Amino acid sequence: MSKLEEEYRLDYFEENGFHRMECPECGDAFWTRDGDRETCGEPPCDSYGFIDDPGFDEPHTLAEMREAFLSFFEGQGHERVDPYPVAANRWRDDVLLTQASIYDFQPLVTSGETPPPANPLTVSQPCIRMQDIDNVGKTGRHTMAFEMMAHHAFNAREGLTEYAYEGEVYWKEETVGHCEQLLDELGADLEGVTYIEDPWVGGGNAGPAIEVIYRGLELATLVFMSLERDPDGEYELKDGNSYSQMDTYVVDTGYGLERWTWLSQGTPTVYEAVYSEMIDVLTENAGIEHTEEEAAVVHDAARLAGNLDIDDVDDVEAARADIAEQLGVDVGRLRDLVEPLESIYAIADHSRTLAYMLGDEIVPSNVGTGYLARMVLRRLKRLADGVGVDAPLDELVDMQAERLGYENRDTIREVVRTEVERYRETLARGERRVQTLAEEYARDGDPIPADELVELYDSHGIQPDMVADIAGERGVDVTVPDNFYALVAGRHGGQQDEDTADEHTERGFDELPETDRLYYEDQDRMEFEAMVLDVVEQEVENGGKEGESETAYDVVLDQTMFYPQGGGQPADHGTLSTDDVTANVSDVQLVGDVVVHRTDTDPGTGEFVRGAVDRERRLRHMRHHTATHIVGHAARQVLGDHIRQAGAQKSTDSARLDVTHYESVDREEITEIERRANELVMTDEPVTQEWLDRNEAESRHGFDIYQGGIPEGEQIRLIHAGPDTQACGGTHLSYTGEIGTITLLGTERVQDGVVRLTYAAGGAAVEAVQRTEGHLRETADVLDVSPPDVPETAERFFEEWKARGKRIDQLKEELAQARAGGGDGGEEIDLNGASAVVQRLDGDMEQLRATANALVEDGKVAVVGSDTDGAQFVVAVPDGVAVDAGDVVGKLARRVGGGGGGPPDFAQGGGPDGERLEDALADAAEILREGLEN
RNA sequence: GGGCUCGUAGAUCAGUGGUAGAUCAUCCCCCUGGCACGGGGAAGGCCGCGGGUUCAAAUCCCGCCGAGUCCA
Repeated sequence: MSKLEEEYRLDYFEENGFHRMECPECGDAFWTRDGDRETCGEPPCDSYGFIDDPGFDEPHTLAEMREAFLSFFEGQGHERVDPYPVAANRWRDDVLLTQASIYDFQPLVTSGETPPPANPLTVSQPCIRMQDIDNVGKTGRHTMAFEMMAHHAFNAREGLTEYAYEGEVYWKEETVGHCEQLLDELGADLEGVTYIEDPWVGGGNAGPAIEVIYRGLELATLVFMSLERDPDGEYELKDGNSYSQMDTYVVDTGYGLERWTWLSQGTPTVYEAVYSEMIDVLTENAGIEHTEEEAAVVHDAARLAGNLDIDDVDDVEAARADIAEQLGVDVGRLRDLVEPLESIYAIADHSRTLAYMLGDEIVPSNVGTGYLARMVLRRLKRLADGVGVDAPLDELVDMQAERLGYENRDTIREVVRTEVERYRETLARGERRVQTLAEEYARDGDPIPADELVELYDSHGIQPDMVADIAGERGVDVTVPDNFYALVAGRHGGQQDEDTADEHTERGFDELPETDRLYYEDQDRMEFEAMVLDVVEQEVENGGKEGESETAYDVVLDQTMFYPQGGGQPADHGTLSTDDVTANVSDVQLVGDVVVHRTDTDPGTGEFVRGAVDRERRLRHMRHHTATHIVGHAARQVLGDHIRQAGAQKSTDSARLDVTHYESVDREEITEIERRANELVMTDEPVTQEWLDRNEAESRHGFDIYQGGIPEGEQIRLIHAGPDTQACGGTHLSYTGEIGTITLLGTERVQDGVVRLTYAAGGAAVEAVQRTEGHLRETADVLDVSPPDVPETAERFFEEWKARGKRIDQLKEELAQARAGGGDGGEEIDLNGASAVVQRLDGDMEQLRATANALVEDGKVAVVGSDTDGAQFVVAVPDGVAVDAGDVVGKLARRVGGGGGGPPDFAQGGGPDGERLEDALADAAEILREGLEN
């Protein structure tokens, strides 16, 4: 710790007469201009000092405060950059949502691989923290959606040139200086500001950090990211690990826009500062009215709560009684006054969260960010219903979307409406389910047990309190166990399996020079010459026979035309030839910067080879790849801007593109996508590639270029296919016309929120159409009609087939009646007054049943047997005759090597030995009499 | 990506190895001056698809397709 303490001894503090103090309450070390100050300034050591007494000169709205911040830092030499989407998984795969401004620059910029879009820069980054979802509305200061205003500077140690930025922009002194100056300009009393030493640790990195506190409110955190995990490191931090200095060091600040706005207005809660218009609308809609006295109670309660150390909902509940006592009101009355407002606050915040999510084109689904969006929406719906807000949710979300300046508001509303409807259906389904379950338990007078509750929630999404409501109406008890969610979690098994680390066999290609990739220079050429730099012999498992292996060779060249597998495009095949040997290339992979060709023959290290790529295969891949961009573009036009690639795969025969969409694609839309895609083929647009600086590409074309993933490096390759632009490493045609034609083969919903489009291009399209036509023609031949008549004929045949089935059933019934009545060959036996008929008739089970039933109707015991594909029996007994049909069938069936059974009045059975049927039937009379005696 | 649940008449659902059912909706008849209700009757099923086990599968097992839900 002592080493890190040094990190906070800034010249800035020294020069401006700061004192380093230790808070007697919490023990934290902090810096202040006020030599008489004792406590650190943060609750619970101090309390809010800005409610009803704003901390800045002027009240600011969110927009005003954001602008004040950004323009201040522009004035300090920072470049203003546009915020990134809240869907962080659009540029990184380790997180779902953006939770801090630094997320924008991880991991490539902070590690020094990629330059930042500007240096230094300032940004106000929308963030969503789902972990605060329970606190929203209740604690007075937590919001799930917020903007983190920030300024960042990316530094690298002097003289190091291997990073994408070089030297120091600024570090701790300037950072603290900027903060003070900003506070000063807004009218804060600098004597009242404290800077708490609070080292930061997270995600393998760490560094000294300072919390900036003013009037009890944490306004900013200034993080100086400069350490990385290192077992031999000299710094030991609060997580118990050791850390050492990094080559890059980054100023990572976070200023909470909502808190600054709140402080400037001095409202009792942050929500009233941030969502004031919406709160007005909602309270009116829900019909919440307060007398002056009630309003005063609410106001004072919020102010008092602000003085407490409230970190989550539990604290709020605990504090409620205290606050009620201080205000001299009944705790129940206070709760009745405050709880509806808490819901209103939460509704406003949930609406804004959804506006960010849907505005940034997250599509609700059962996976990933889509699932989070769905959760927020359902919670919003419950909150609104609970407090009596009857405004359509899409209007509430739209209010926020409008304020946040989103342009895709129509889609947002459509998505919300679709989701609300879907939720309504889920609830209706759940309600029915709980009702039947409740009635079941009501019969026995039992309460609904906990495992049923867990099942209802886990498999059907029904909240326990909803179960309690519905069951309560039927007088059925429900006790929700305290550890309910733990029980749910328990069902999901223990630890998730460690992902089996891709054993990338280090084949030692690292020391080889980067392969010159010719396929980018001329995507039409398929032949080239190259020198063999290295050949590694590999033993490869023979796919055909177990245990057998073959020798293969991994060939590295100085340059190549062969395209390695990547971006959903399979590897090229072809040959590498010397004067002596020809090696077949069956696979091509990119290992680091080196292209590795898998061959069946060793061409010889140091040899010159002529390479020839399988032209037809490559062309088919290229057609499908360019077609993929075209189809994606057409899908976006037809379905909406939220369409994003969720995966793609090309082959020689077809290609598929998974896109995000909130409902299934109907026939009409498919036809329209196909039409537009082919239009782009017919207009023969040029397809061009362009290498651009990453930041420039992003600023010119937006994040939508990253449809197929985020490429590494400073320069990225853009493919312009007509109106469509994407970052892409694949090989493409020169003109869209070369695709020839695109035919959509089908769509399927691959998961909730993701639709798969399958299509074929060029020759593959022609083949696909020919195949389908072949199916149609064959069908037409079978039906003996011409293709246009197939649908009508098929329908007619199907109807006729069903009608005939019914007619046959009817006839069988009649036949059974006739047989039973006519006594054609049936042997009649007397059973102490009752009579039995033993009859053989070779029909199916249905006929046996019908005949037996007919006999029973005449008051006779029926034993009927048949030999069609094995022996079968049916035994039926009328009421009042003491014969057990199951028993009789069992005995008969054993005689033909099988078994059987059933209820006492009707049983069936059979066995494989059909030739012994007659013997068995001959024994039937005896068996029946035996049964009667018992 | 993983777990769980569900696919049966137009709709909602029973049916856990032995003759496919209920309620609502539909159609016909009765009751009524007419309507609501009520009463009687009829029609409506590749029990999601494909394999397997069994004398016998809506039912058990496997695979696929579809819907839903929880978790990361």
